[in-house]
Amino acid sequence: MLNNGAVDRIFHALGDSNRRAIVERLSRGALSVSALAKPLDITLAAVVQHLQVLEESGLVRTEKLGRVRSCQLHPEGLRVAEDWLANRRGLWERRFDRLGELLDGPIPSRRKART
Amino acid sequence: MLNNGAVDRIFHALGDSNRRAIVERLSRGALSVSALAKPLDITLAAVVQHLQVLEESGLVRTEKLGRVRSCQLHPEGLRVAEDWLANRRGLWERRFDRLGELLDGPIPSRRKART
DNA sequence: CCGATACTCAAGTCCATGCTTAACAATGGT
DNA sequence: ACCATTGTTAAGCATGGACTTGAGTATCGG
Repeated sequence: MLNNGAVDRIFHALGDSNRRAIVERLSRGALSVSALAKPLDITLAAVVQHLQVLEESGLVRTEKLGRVRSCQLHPEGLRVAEDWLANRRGLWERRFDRLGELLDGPIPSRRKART
Repeated sequence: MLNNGAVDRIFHALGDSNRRAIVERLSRGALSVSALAKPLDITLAAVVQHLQVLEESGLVRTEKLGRVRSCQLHPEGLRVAEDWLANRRGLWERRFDRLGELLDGPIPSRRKART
């Protein structure tokens, strides 16, 4: 819960399908709040709340011009998630360097005094 | 909620920090359920529940040998998430092909009779 | 100035879900 | 045979979070 913070917020944000739908639309280009709301069969207010989450996570940037709030994807946010995933997969591919840890306990051929 | 299904389950699974912690540990190599539980300050039962979610999402594969269940990362699951993110970013980078849609409504210089 | 548009904010509802406890099953070691 | 280890399952709780309603603010067009 009180994790890395950035990664936490981003994956939490992406964990909701409506928020992912918003990200999908925004990857096509900037949109206003009400434009985002139209295809979503939830209230404008709900969309605003999702946008708050997305903005706090760094996935989306918004700017208000007059009475319309323009929402843009902020791709560096996506980058954080991509990097996390790539790191996991990278470690997994190099996992043979660390063989012999099926259990986390001591391995018969190695003495390890710990606590 | 009843979305693409695969993508939905995967991002939902990754939305929880304990589950991400499990994925992180598993990227280092296979582990048993109780080995996974140890550093997590939640109950074994809770870990089992997380593993169910992870397995149903396709991120993790498990196999039971004797009384120990060995859990492995299933990297194709990660791939689905990576692909989704890469697609969003790809579209974003090519977004200038579709300029002129700040609002989804008509743009002053264009007549568009709609409903 | 008036009405319509485009949000904003605060409360409150309600369901999903993360977690615990507890009882149980199966396997392994001695 | 006995007990410890490892996991499974069900039940219930409790918090979070997605969503709505409703009332309010600010901006735009005429």
